[in-house]
Amino acid sequence: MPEQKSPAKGEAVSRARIRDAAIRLFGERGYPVIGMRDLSEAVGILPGSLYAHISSKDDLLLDIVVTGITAFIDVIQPVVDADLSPDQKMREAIRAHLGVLAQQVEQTRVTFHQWQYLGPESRAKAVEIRQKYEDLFVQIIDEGVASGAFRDSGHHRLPVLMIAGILGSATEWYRPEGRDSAEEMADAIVDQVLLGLQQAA
Amino acid sequence: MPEQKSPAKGEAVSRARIRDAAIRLFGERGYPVIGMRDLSEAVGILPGSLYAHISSKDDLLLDIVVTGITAFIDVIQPVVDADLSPDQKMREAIRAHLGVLAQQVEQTRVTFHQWQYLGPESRAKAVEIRQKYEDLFVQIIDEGVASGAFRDSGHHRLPVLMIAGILGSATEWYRPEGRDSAEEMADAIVDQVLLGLQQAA
DNA sequence: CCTACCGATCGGTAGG
DNA sequence: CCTACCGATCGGTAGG
Repeated sequence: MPEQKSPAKGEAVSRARIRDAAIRLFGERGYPVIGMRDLSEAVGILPGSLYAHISSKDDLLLDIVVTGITAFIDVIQPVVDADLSPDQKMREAIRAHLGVLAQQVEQTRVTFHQWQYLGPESRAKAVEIRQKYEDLFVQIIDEGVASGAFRDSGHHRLPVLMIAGILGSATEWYRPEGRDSAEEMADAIVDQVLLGLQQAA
Repeated sequence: MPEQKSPAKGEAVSRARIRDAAIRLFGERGYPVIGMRDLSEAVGILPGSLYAHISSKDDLLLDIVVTGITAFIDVIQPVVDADLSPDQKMREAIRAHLGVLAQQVEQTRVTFHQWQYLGPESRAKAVEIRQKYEDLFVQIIDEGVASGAFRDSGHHRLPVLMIAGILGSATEWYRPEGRDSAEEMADAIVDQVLLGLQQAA
């Protein structure tokens, strides 16, 4: 229940509480426009006191981004390793992605759209782990192209970039409280990715 | 040739020159982290002097966003109005989009990813015109579903969000100097959108 | 387009 | 986790 806005009296201000507040604020208004004072108000301490729990604003963002993307890798890697056909893998990978997204919409927004504000060193780490995430989809597509299950577009990485584009944008329009469940949403995306828009002749 | 970084001596600092510099800086590093001092250095005047040409930072961003998205509407609207089949319209619309993107990658990056930093009033204007852009694709898809050319996903707006997601992400990975021309890129995207990944049986 | 400047806010720290 | 504070930078303005 990290949703509360004001500090819970008597509950210690932990690093985790600061992280949760930061996820919400960064996600809603963007990392650069959130000041340490906004953050300290949200958790109910004074600005300088934040530094008893975190080492810097940049470090806080890196933490959010790394744990955010790791959650996706943790659920998609098993799908890639499973004994499934390429199109089944793609289906399950997208379902797994949407499942994690539903659990952490706000963190995913920060993870996918705010890492550009990391300092050079933190940014390098974020890019590396993000690459691992993308590689999972590259593997699935390569398998599919090799087996003949997927069309060979002639562009090695482009299909992955498009799928990542869809999933990344889903972060902006998916609403956990909306009419469609994560499962329905995932199936609609899978159909678009695998079958395309056109009616089969 | 708005690519130069240092001020061209003797050339007047026009509003257009400031806009071009802003597009580059906002696109590379993000609107909130660019100061008016960065901007004034880029065009070769002192910070306060910028206000002889623009009324505010927010107004400058709004200008960039509105002209940026208008460029897309201007080329896609004729496609929607043309006498073409839905899949041909989709193909031509995506081609037209990529054509504009190729001409103004940096401005498109700002247009699609930084409008969230606009103040409330400017933001409302940006959302409105962005809606017009999305509606063009909604029209094409509705036509296609009505004629039976496209699958009916059961989700009215979702296909558009996915296509917009792909095109929006293209802004991040498309490089005008890259191997693939805008035309090739567009065709690969069209195939993905219309046919999907799966090999026809 | 410059000079000279405004009040506000920034991330972060020393020393408890 | 507070007190008290640092130097730097922010968007913007008055009056030429």
